[in-house]
Amino acid sequence: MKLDSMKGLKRSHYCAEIPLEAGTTVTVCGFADRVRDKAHIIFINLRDRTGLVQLTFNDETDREIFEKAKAVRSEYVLMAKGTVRQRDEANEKLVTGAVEIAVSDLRILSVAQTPPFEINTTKKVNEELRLKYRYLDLRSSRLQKNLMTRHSIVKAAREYFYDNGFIEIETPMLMRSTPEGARDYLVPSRIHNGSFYALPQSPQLYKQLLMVAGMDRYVQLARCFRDEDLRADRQPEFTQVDLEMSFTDVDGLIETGEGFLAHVCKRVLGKDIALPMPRMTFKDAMNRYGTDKPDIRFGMEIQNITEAVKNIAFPVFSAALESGGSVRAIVAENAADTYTRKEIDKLIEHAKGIGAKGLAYIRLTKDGANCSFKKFLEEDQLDSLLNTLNAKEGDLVLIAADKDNVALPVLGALRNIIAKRLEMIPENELAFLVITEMPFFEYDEESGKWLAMHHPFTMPMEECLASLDSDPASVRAQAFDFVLNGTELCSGSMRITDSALQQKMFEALGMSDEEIQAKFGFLVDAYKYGAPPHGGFGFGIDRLTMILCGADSLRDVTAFPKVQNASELMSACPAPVDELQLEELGISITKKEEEA
RNA sequence: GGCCGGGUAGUUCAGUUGGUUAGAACGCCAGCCUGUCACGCUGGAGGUCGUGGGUUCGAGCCCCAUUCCGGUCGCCA
Repeated sequence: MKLDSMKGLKRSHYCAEIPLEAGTTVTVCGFADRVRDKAHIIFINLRDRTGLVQLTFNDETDREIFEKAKAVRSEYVLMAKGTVRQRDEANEKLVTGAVEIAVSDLRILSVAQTPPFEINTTKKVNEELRLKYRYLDLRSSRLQKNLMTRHSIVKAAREYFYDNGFIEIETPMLMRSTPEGARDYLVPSRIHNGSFYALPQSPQLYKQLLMVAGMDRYVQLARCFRDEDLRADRQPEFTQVDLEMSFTDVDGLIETGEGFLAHVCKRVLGKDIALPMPRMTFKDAMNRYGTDKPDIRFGMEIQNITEAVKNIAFPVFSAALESGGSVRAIVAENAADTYTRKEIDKLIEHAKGIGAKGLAYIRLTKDGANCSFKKFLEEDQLDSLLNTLNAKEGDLVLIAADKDNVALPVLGALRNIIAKRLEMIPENELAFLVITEMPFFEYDEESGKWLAMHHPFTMPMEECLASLDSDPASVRAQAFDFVLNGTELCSGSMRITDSALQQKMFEALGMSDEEIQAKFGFLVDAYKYGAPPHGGFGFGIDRLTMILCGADSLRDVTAFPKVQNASELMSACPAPVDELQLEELGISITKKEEEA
C-alpha cells in the first residue's frame, strides 16, 4: 500500500481533547483501535494516549476517502481532518462519546501487521508474550495510564523539592564498587585493564559529600542498580527520589518525607493525607505485626500470650520458654469456615517454609473448639485462653511458640496471607506509616559478625552510644523507614559527621584500619574538613507508583522491565558480546562448570 | 540454589479412563449489511499440543529429563 504523508496537516487536538462543539474543524492523529465497516458507512475509533474519538466515513459524502477508510485495519497509523458533529445517540463510555468527526481528509501514515495480541483486550494475555512485544502492550490504556501517573509523580516530586530549596545534582553512574550490602553491577574499564567501575546501588556517598561541599539541600531522581534476585516489587534497576539535607535532624527528615508524600497524593490523586503520619518504633512494629513494614489497613495484631499459657503443660510451649522464646498468637476473625483442617495444614506448611517448627491452632466452629493441643489442656484452661485472646465463635487462632525472631515474623507473614485470602484489606486506602528507632546492628549468623542494618554511616541514637561495645543488639539508629500498605517505600537516616565516632562504628563492625582506608578513605578524610549535621533518604518511585496505580507488579509501572531472571525479553538482554570487545577489555569468559 | 504453579490455533481457554479427523470464543481473511460503538450475519484459513526421550498396538493425557514464564524462600547494608 502506498503511504500518505502528513503534508499540509498539523495536529490540532489530541483525540480525547477535541472540543465537543459541533462544527469545529479538527485534525487528530493516532492508531486505528477498532474499525466497524457497515457497507455504506464506516466507523473507526482513533486512539492516542489521551483516549478515543470516533471517525465517521460515508460513501455518499466522499467516495474516495470512503474507499481509503475501507482499507484501514487495526493499529494502522492515521491522521484525519474533519468536522466535529453531534451524535444522535451518545456513547457514554467515551469521553468524546457525544460527538464524532466527519472526516474530510484521511491519511494512512503507516500500515500494521496484525498484532500478536489485541491491544485493549479484556483477556489476560500471557505476560511473556506481552513483554516480548512490550511496545505493543504499552499502547494499552492501562499501561499508558500507569506511565502517565508515573510522570505526574515525578513531576510532583520535583515541584515539591525545588520549591523547598533542594537543588538537583547528578552523581556518577560509574563509581567505585563497595562490596557491602547488595551485589554490584560491574563495568569493566578499558583504560585500566583489570579494574572495574560499579553502577550505583544508591548515590549514598556522593550525596553525603555534597553536604560536606556545602550544597545544603540536594535532590536527584537517581537510577539505582542491584544485582540481586527479582521479585514482583523488586527490579534490578530502579529509580529513587534521593535527597540529603544539612542542619536537620530525624524529625526534620521525616517531616520533609511526609510533606513530599502528601504533595504527591494531592497532585496525583487529589487526596488529602493527614499529617503527621502515624509513627511506630521498630520494636513495636515487630511485636505487634512481626515485620518492619506492617500493613496497618487491617487489625489481627500479634498477641503475646506467654503469661497466659504458662500453666499449660504443652511441651512445645515449655520448650520455647526454656530457650528464651515466647508464645505469640493471632486471631483471624471469622476465618474458621474458610480455614478447614486441610487449609490450616497448608498454612502450617508455609510457616515451616519460613522457619517455624510448627503451629498450634484453635478453630472455633459452631460445633465447638477444635484445638490442636487439646489433650494438654486442663479444665477451664481453654476458656481462659480464649478469653485472654478475645476470640469468639467463627474465629481461628494461630499460635507460634519459638524464639521471638522466629515466632513474630512467622505470624506476621501469616497475618498478611490470611488477610488477603479473607479480603480484609480495604483496596483504596492509603495507610502510610513511619517506622522509627531502627536497630543499628544486625547479627549475621553466617559470618558471626555484626553488620550495619542500614549502612555504616548511620548515626546511632545518642542514648545508645554507651552500649556500642557491651550490647550491640540494643543500639538503635537515627534511622527510619516510610511504609505504605505494607510495602517499604523509603529508608533514611542521620549520618555520622564526627570522624572519631565514625572510626568507632567501623571498629564495632569489625573493620580494620586498612580496610576502612581502602574502601572509605576519601569519605573519612572528607569529614575531617568540617561537616554540617546532615541526613537524607531515598524514596522508591517505582514502588510508590505501583501502589498509587493499584498495580501488582513493578513491571506494570516500568516502561521496559526485566523478568525474574533479570533478562529483558524484548531486546533479549543480557547477551554475549564480540570477542573483540572482550579482548580490548582483557576479559576472557570461563564457562561455569555444569553440575554433575 | 530450594519449593509451588503454568506452557494446547494469532489470543484466551476446553480437551472425559490413554482410542475416529484435537474443539470453542475472540482475532484474522472474504462476502453481505447506511448509525455502529465488545456492531451483526454467512463462509473460510489457521495446530511441531514448550522441547527431547521413554512406556504403549496407540500419548495433548502416563513416566523421565530439559527449557521458558510467574509466585515465593534464600538473597536484597
